Amino acid sequence: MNPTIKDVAKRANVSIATVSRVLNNLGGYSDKTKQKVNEVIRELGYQPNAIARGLINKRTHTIGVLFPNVSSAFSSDILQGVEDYAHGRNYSIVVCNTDDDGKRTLKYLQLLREKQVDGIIFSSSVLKEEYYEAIQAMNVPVVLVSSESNYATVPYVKVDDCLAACDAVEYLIGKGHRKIAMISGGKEDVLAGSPRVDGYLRALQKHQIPFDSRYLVYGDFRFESGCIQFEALLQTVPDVTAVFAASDEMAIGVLSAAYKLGIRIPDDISVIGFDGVQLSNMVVPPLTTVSQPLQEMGKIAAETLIRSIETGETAEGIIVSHSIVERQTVRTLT
Amino acid sequence: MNPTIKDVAKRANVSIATVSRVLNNLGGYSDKTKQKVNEVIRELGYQPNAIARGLINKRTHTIGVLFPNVSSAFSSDILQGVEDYAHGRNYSIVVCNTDDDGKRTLKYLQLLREKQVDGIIFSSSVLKEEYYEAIQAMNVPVVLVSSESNYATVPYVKVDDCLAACDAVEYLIGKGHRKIAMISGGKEDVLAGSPRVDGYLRALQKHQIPFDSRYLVYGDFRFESGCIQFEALLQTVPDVTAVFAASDEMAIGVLSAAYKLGIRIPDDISVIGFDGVQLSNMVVPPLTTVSQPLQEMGKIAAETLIRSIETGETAEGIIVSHSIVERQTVRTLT
DNA sequence: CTGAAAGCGCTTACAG
DNA sequence: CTGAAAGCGCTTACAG
Repeated sequence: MNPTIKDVAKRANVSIATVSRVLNNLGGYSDKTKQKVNEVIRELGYQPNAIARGLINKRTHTIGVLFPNVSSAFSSDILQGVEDYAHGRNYSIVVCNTDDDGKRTLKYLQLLREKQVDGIIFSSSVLKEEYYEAIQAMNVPVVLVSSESNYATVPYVKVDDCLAACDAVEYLIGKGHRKIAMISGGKEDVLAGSPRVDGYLRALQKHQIPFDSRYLVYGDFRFESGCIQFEALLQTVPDVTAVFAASDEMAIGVLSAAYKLGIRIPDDISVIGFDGVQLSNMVVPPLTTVSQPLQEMGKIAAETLIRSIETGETAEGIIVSHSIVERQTVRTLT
Repeated sequence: MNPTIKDVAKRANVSIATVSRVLNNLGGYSDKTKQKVNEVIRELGYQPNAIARGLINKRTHTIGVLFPNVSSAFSSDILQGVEDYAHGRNYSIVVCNTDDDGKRTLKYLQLLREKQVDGIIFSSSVLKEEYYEAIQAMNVPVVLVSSESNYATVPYVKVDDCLAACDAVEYLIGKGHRKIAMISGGKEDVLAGSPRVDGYLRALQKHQIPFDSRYLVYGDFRFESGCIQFEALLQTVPDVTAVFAASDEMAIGVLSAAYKLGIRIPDDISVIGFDGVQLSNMVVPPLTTVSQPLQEMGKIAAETLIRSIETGETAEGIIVSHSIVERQTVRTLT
């Protein structure tokens, strides 16, 4: 077995209390003792047991992070930001893939509670009441990323989806487009669905472009739905000149479908995405998009959460700023 | 504070030993006692403390997973496979992003040791001797994914890189190509670098195509290097008709660079990638590639590791099979 | 400067 | 069928 603090104490001829003190730099021992103890620690290759420590301190230095889909480009980017910051602060991350499923989420929350995580980051999903209650029962802070909730006390890190969508559409309008379609995410999605539709509507209104419901279709943020909805759009409103997709993945679906159909982007139709995942820069043609600083958001979430854990203060919601990344899928209409 | 086993015991008028028994379904109590205890557990919303449990059982039901780059499409896919299987078996995953950096990796290994993880999955990186020693010292099983090592005892899950590369190149040859370039990964990379180059060489040799070193260039598996190396290739060997990239990301870089240069894929030049990440199906044109079953590999790794943890047996290495996914970036030369 | 002892929340022989 | 007690590997008053 691995050596314990007892082994170190015995070998160094001191008490375990003393070993613990030098381990934690608490002071209250002679230099000689310290030397001796450290020497033995090295000899034995001793490492403190964080589990035992956690039992006493009631701190595990572990954070649970829940994603609807860890392997999506979107989640990956956030995860990287979270992980990197947390690691710098000596916290570990346990990842949970909820599949956006209620039962699964609840099971994870229970698991995280049993494992005594110090806090929770909840990403890209609606914080249902039952989740909220479960987290309340755990008695640990939570922060939402790319999400928001009605429970006033839950801090979040997100962009202003309505404004960002409005900017995207105004960008298109600025380039001379009027026949602008939108491929939204889920119709019922109050997070990234309806707010972005509102932004679309607001932009049209601002520029006196009448809204025609045939130009608004619904996907589910994923690639395939982008392909499908774009084709549908082409049937119903063939005169469309630009498409605003509520996610990069769907925008990439549009690119893919267009390629298959022999439609040239941006020559025939312009496309703007939403998210700014790393991928958006790799596709052909490079995608113009409204970028969220995903990695940064992950970092801020981790930062906020850890502060909350360590000070006990509850944090505020934070709106981070989006930006339009101009690449090559939007053409100026003349 | 959250209720403990003591609170339950007191309220149910039994000893904590009894509560523990019903908690763990150990038998040795009357039905009436069981009812009562379960009732109190529900009333109090009691959840056992996995930390306390772990201290005794010396099992944390936690697995550490190390990736050089969590947010890459490649790692994401593996992670998803690992997470999903592990969750089904009631294990949690703590993710570590090593940046392929020695110090960082070692620090993580130490952290995982302190946190008493039950096992380790080490992905897509060379298991350096110092890592191996650190893991040995932890006294837990490890399995490598998309990696391999000289230490005979370390199980792995991977494809046969040499064979897969050979198949890719033979596929190109079968389509009539002779002027086949390869963009390899790192020159020094013994995992996914040299074995794939060997496969390339073997395929040429099998078909009596003389090897010309100008057709072999080196990237680093990432997107940008694909762009750069493709442009370089065009300078030195403009007569090239097909490119084999040792990763999908680099292949996508080729697509991107080709688009910029006005070169049509596959009309002017054919491209085949390696990995089969989800992304390869989203790009334009859809990428033909040698696919590794990444998610499946993650699953197998988790399965192997957990078996090893629970039985104490050391596992064997496993070669999984690759397959060529034909899409639209390779054209038949006539 | 140092150690004995209590305790964190559990599990597990042991005894009855 | 049930409970008292020891113990997992630590930390932290408390006493000296």
